[in-house]
Amino acid sequence: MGRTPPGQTREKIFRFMEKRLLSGRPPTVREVQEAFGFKAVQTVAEHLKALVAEGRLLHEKAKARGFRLPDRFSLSGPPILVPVLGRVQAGALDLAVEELEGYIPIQSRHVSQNAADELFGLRVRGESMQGAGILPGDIVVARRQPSADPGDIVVALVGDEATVKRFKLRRGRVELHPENAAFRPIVPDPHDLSILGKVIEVRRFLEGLFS
Amino acid sequence: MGRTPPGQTREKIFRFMEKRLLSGRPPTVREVQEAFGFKAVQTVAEHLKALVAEGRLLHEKAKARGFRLPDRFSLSGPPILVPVLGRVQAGALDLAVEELEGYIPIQSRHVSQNAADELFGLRVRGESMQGAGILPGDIVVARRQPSADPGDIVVALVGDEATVKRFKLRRGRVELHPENAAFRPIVPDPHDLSILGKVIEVRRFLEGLFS
DNA sequence: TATTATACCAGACAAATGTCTGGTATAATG
DNA sequence: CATTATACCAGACATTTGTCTGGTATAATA
Repeated sequence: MGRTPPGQTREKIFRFMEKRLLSGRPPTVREVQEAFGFKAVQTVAEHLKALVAEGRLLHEKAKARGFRLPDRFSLSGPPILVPVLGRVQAGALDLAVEELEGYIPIQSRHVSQNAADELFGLRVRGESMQGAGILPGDIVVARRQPSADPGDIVVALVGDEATVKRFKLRRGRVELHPENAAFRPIVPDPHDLSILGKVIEVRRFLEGLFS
Repeated sequence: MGRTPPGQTREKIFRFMEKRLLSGRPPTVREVQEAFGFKAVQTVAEHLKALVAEGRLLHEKAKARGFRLPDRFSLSGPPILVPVLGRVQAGALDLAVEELEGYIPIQSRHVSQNAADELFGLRVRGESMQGAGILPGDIVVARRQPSADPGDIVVALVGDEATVKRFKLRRGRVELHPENAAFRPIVPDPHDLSILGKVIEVRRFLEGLFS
C-alpha cells in the first residue's frame, strides 16, 4: 500500500529531522506531518519509530519534541560552544558576562564534555603577548582554574582588569610576564590577583564575522 | 518580596537556558522549574518572560519548548569539519592529502556552507611568519583560491614546498614575504608558483590532542 | 492467489506543557 | 509610612503534542 517507494519517504523524513535537530529546533510529530503534507499524524509516528528502531534517531518517549540525533553523528558529540566575552570582570570567583560576542565551537575531543562549562573565550587587547604569537583581536580560549603552573599562559584578573600573560613564580611570588620587550612584568599584590583560567587555545580570524 | 537578590536568579536561569538551547535540547518551563527547585511554574514563566523582554531570549508563544537564542548566538547548522593536513603537495591544482592529522570544526556562520569543501587546514612549519603571530605548530585554515590580493596571507606552493607567506606584488611579480627579519622574501618563478589558498584563520593549541 | 509488509488515513484519548488568575512576602523608594 | 517593584507560590485551565485503536490501498512474495 505504499504511495512512495519503500524507504524513500523515510529518508526524507530523516533528513528533515537531522536538519532541525542540528539547528537546535527539534520538531513535533505534527510539524513533520505538516512539512510533508501527511493527513495523519500516525504516518509520521511510524516513520519516526522506524528510524529509532534503525538506530538513526533517539527518542525520549512521551516528551514533546523528544527526538535526538545519536551521539556518533558529530564524531564525539556536539561541539562544545564556548562563549566569547569581550570583557571580563569578576565578582568573587565567577565571571560576569559583560559583552558576549558570540560562540565559537571547540572540538569536544580536545576537552572532556564535563569540562565544557569551564571554558570561555576572551578577545585579546593590547600587544603585550606579541612574542607568544598572541595579537590584539585574537581570541584566547581558556579553561577556568584558580591557579596555574609556571610557564602557562593565563587569563588573570589584576584589580579590575582582565589580562593575558605568562604565569611565573619568583621567590614565592606570582609574576605575570608579557612577551614583548616594550612591557614589564607585573608583580601583583596577591590580594589583588586572581587567576581566571589557563589559555588552551588561540584563534585569529583573518576574515569573516569574528575578524 | 524577593528571596534572592534581584537579577541573580534570572542570570542563572538564562545560563541554564543558554546551555540547553546550545546543546539542542530546549527545556520546558517545568523542566526549568524542577532544575531550580521552584514550587510554582509561574515563577519560571515570569523570569523567562523578563528575559524575552530584555531581548536575551526569543519565544514562540504557546509552543512546547518554544524558547530560542537570538540569531546572533545560534548556529546555522553543523560546524564544518575541515581536514588538517600535515603536509601539502600538489598534482596540478588539487591538494594531495599526505598526512591527514584530523579535523577541526569551523563555525559555519563564518563561511558559507558551499565553501566548505574549499577549506583545508595546514600545520605550520618554521618561524618565517613569527611576526604575523603564526608560530611553528600552529594550524592555519585556508580557503582554496588560485590567486590572492596583496596583503593576504596565503598558502603557496613553490616548487614542491608548501609555505605560508604574505602575498605581495612588486613590479608585476609575485613576492612571498615572510614576517621575520631572519628570512628574505621569496620571488618565485611564476611557473614554479601556485597559490593554494588564502589563510582565513589561525589556531594554536596549547593543550590537548592537537598541541 | 493468499500472505505479508509497507505506506498511509481517521479519529480519539491522555499526557505534557504553556498560560492565566489571584494571591503572599520582602525590599527598595519617595 | 504608603507605594511600588520584585520574587515567589497555589491551583486551575487550555492548548499542544505524543500515542493509541482500528482501519484502507498497494506492492512484493511465497
